[in-house]
Formats: sequence, structure tokens, C-alpha cells
Amino acid sequence: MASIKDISKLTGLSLATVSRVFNNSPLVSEKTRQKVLKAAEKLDYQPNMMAAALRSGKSKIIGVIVPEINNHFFSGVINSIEKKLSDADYNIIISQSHESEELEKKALQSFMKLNVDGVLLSISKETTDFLLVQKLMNQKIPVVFFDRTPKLEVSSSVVLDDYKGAFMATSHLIDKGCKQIIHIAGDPKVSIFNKRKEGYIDALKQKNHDVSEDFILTLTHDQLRDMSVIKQLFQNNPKIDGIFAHGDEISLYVINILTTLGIQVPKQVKVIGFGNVDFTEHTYPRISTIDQKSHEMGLLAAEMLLKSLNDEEIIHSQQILSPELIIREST
Amino acid sequence: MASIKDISKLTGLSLATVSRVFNNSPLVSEKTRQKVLKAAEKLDYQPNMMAAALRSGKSKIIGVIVPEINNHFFSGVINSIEKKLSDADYNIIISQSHESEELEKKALQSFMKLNVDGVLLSISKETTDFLLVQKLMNQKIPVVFFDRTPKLEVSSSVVLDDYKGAFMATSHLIDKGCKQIIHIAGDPKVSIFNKRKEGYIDALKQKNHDVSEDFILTLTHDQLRDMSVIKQLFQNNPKIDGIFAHGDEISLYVINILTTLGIQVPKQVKVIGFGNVDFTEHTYPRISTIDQKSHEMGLLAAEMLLKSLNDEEIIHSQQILSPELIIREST
DNA sequence: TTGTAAAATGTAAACGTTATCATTTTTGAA
DNA sequence: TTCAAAAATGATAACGTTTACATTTTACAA
Repeated sequence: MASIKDISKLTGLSLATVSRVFNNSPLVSEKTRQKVLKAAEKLDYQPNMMAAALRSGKSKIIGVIVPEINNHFFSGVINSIEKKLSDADYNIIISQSHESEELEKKALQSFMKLNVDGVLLSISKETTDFLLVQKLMNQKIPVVFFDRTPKLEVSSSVVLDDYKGAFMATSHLIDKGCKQIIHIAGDPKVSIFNKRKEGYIDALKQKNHDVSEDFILTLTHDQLRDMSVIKQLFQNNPKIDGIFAHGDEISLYVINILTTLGIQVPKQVKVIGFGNVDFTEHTYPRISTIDQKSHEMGLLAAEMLLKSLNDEEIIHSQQILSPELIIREST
Repeated sequence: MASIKDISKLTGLSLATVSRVFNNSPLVSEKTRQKVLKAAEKLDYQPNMMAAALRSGKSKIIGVIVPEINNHFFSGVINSIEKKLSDADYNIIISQSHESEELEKKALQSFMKLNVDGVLLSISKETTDFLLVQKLMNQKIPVVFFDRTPKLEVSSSVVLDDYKGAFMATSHLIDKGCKQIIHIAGDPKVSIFNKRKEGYIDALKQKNHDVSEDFILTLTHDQLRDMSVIKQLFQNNPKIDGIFAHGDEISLYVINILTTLGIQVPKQVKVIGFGNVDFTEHTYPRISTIDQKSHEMGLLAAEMLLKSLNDEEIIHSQQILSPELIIREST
């Protein structure tokens, strides 16, 4: 591989001037710039980012951690992040925590060793301590949290207003005439799922509906797969006419179970999900849902990071995106 | 940030021995190893991979390019790749080509500048020239293609036997009694979609069914959204009783359209998709499909790359994964 | 003890850049 | 013409490792 040295030899210019050309320095004449560029072309020169990173302290690498990459929402966010950051000539390293604090730490440690310029992080369910993140921030490496954020005073983050989304979804069911609405809740370890639960409860309260713990189901994936739980619930409470599920996959699954049980959606029971995953508009019936703004979230998180990267001072700001109610056939 | 130098000073040992400790060299006594480790702990030392990469020529970074990251299949493959490679202490840089040859080239160029140790690549629809990939391989940087591969003599690749999958899907429909089977084909620019078409055709031929070009639909996304095309097709050919779609999203969509038109699935028309995307088992009816082995593909591709990375010589091998027929309610 | 091989440690030069400071060349007003 | 300022270039020391080679220390057979 040709280096800056080879160009220097070929052109008779010093290392410094050659380097300046590739860094678009204004203090190099047009004539020599062309000479260098021509030589670079001839030698098929590729700058060595490792050397540049070592010397300058800037790696042009951004670390991204998500719980699972093959999750509709996260892959959507990453899609936007990658687009935005690669446009700004950054490379992105992606790691998965698989909901394990240990793996998350390992990834952060790797990021430090790799000298990343910034970090985008959606924390795992298990994460309770933020020492490593703090350490990064102390080293002036900007960190932007998205979707799943810790309770830290000083940090930047982009989240969805999950409470509001759940409130919207539940209110929508009520507006559509539902009297007995159940909620299929998510893992209570994940704070955004709790917020969805609160939104559901408050929407019911506001419209003077009864709130019953029996109507809030927190099921494991296996329990959910077993139709009998849902079946029994409907047998015991034939008046149930609305379901707010904390995720789209769950809502699709529930609709499937109801259809199997001969219960019609939306005629007898109206169902709304959360996420606005692609498939929701291709199902039968098409599923009403809350758009989670994955694209906007990725874009905004990337933009916030870029701003911190370009500005001298790291700015801390908390952005809250508003969810959007998508009304389709299932309600 | 503490460096090896600081440890050297603190312990009174030379840079070389300290370095040896972190590289698990056998030629360092247990006593000094402990001394170094203790000092590292005290100084909160983090190795600088950039420096190591520059000196050793090994970056411990693998570049991965896919057309779109927020695509069920690719995010599944990436999931396995990330798992496998991070276990082996590699970092992965992910780029998207967005089906553009130019962006793909840009990503590859970035990879070269970053001195990646290896590349995993699923080529874009538009890609026709492989100069950059060749250049990488000439520099002894192993490249493993997956899913979408070029027609290169010397290369490593992991693909699904798409022809076989389509053959299985179509044969399954025939076995279930379908007489008039249509195929909703994918973009002809993507070779694997053509192979699926061929598999469909050959399965029909083998069982002495007529093959008609009218029964092979190659629709744009917009055309597909417009139900009238499908509607007309069924009005003109009321005998159609089987549909093989080149993707699961499409099959879900078609089932949706059919249901809207009052056509029952699977009673009147049987539908099978391709991909085995998560949602296919939560729909109503549950969708029969062909498993695309995303997990196996990612794992195998990563393993092949690791092998080339560890062995002196780069081995070239073409792996073909066998698809699996998943029979559900839609057939 | 001595001698010698093996084990452990040390020296110092690289890897390809960037950036500070110094030097040379160019420009153009006086 | 001269001279100072501006523009362009150069010399060189880092950045934090690794590694080939040299040296010292240790172990142990003779």
C-alpha cells in the first residue's frame, strides 16, 4: 500500500504538504494540490485511518449498541443512524447487548479501546450501573441515548413519549365505543413498557372507566403462545371489547387467537398495537397502531451526536418525540 | 489515558515486556505478569487498538455491507454475524448500499482506509463491477459473500439454494392439489429472485403442469399496492387456486387482498411465501413459507471468514444452504 | 563450581499519519 | 528596487503500540 511518504518522494514535496492536501488545508497552492492528487491517483493511494486516528485522536468511528439488531424498531433506527452518519463520513460499529449488562459493558469497553468519537446507546433491560458511560463522558466522548434511557441527570437522549402513545391508543379505543379494555403489558423491567401501562391506566381514568389489575396482563412469551390464557380470560369476561397491546407482534398474535376462537375483529373486539411495524398494514384486518417514529429517532439521535462532535462544548438535551395514532381496520 | 509507557514507568519493566503481557505472550514470567496486571488496574489502562492496528497491520475490525439493514432477512443474518464475530473479539462496521453500486463502493473504500481485517458482503442489485473487491482480495483481505453473490471464479460465498426452495414451495402447492398456480416474482435484477422463478417453472414442468407467462407477475411495489391487478387476474382466471410469492411480506399482502375480495385462504386459494419471517406464524391464517436460514447463513459466513483470518492461506469455498419447507395454515 | 541452553527481559526501530514550529518563497505597497 | 507581510512549504517530533534482535537472568547437567 502506498503511503504519504511515497507521494512525497514522487512529487518531491514534504510529508507535511502532502498531508495538508488530503486534509483540505487552505494553505497549499492549487498547483501543488493538483500535483499531489495526480501522484495519489498514480500510486493508488488510500489514506490510513488508523495512523490518522492514532495521531489526531479522532477515529471517525461511532459506536452503536442496541439490545437486538433484528428487531423491527431497532433496525429501523439503525437504518437512519447509518444513513446520517455515513453521509457525515463516520463509520459505525454495531454491537448487541442481547439484554445483558455484561455484554453491554464489553461493547462499551471495546469502544473505548477503539477510540470511538461518540456513542449511541439504547440500554439493556438489565443495565443498572452507568460507570462506563460516565467514564466515556468524562473523556469528552459524547454519548446520546435513544429509546431506552437511564435516569441520569446529565445526558443527551431521544425518546418517544410512550405514555402519550398509550394514552392515545386507549383513548382511541374508548372513542370507538369500547367499554372493557384490557392491556397486554410488556416486561416491567423496561421502563418504556411501564410508561405505556401508565398511559393506558390514565386514559381509562380520565374517561371514568374502571381500572382493574385483572385486565392488565403481563405474560411471558411462552404464556402468550399458549392460547388458553387469553381464551379463559374471554370466557370469564365475555364483555371485553377492546385490547391495547404493548407491541404490534403481540397484537397480530392476539388477533390470530381471537379469530381462531371465532371472535370477530373489530366487530366484537377492537385491537390496537404499538410500533407501526411494516406488516401491520398488510394483515387482515389491517392493524391500528401507534407509530414509534424509528426513523425520526435515529435521525435526531445522529444529529445530536454530530452536533456534539462538531461543537467545542458537549450540549445535553432531552428530546421527546410525539407518537402518532395510525387508525386502521382493527379498530 | 494511561498507556503502556505509564505501566512501564510504574513497574520499572520495559515496554516490550508490558506489551507481551497484554498479548498473552508465553515468554513472560507469572510474577511480572501479575505486577503488570496490577499496575494496569491501578492506572485504569485501556489498550489503544489504533496504535496496535497501525503497528501490527491487524485492526480487529470486520466490514459488513448489506443492501438494507432494516430488512427482516438481513437483520437476522447480521444478528448471527455480530454474535459470532464479537465472540471472537472482532468489531463489526456495518454499511448499507441501499441497492446503489456507488454507495457500496464508498463503503468498500472506507473499509480499505480503515484497514479492516475482512469483509462480509451481500451485493446490491446494481453492482456489476468488482474491481474494489478484487483489490481487497489481492491485498490478502478475505471477503465472504452471502446471499447475493457475484459471478466470480475465485471467491467464498454462502447462499441459499433459492431454486430448490422455490421448487419445494411449488411442489408443495401441487401436492396439496393446486392446479393453477401463479407466481409473484421479484425484481429480475436480483439473481436469487430469478432462481426462485426458475424453481417454480421447473416444479410445474416436472409435474406436467402448464407454464404460462401470464401466471408470472413481476410487479413493482406500487402496482402491488393497487389491488386491481390481482383482482383482475382472478376475475379473468377464476380457476387460480395457488399462489407462490417470492417473499413473505408479499404473501401476507396477497392474502389480505384475497380476503378483502371474499376469496378464502386456504380453502379456495392456497398461498405460500418465502423467507419465514417472524410474523408468518402469527397471522391468520398462519402462512406457509420457505425458511431462508438467515441464522445459519450469518453463522457460516462468519465462520468461513474467521477460518480465512486464522489460516495462513485464504481458502475459497462455496457453501449452499438447503431451505426448509414450513407448512402452516395458508396451504 | 562452571558452562550452556532455556527463559525472561530489554533496546530501539518501525507503522503512517498530524501538527508545531521554522523556514523559504511570493506578493505588492512604498 | 526594497522590505515587510502573507502565503506556501519543510523538518521533525510525536501518537501508542509491536517486534526483530540483543542482552541478561535462571536452571540445571556435568
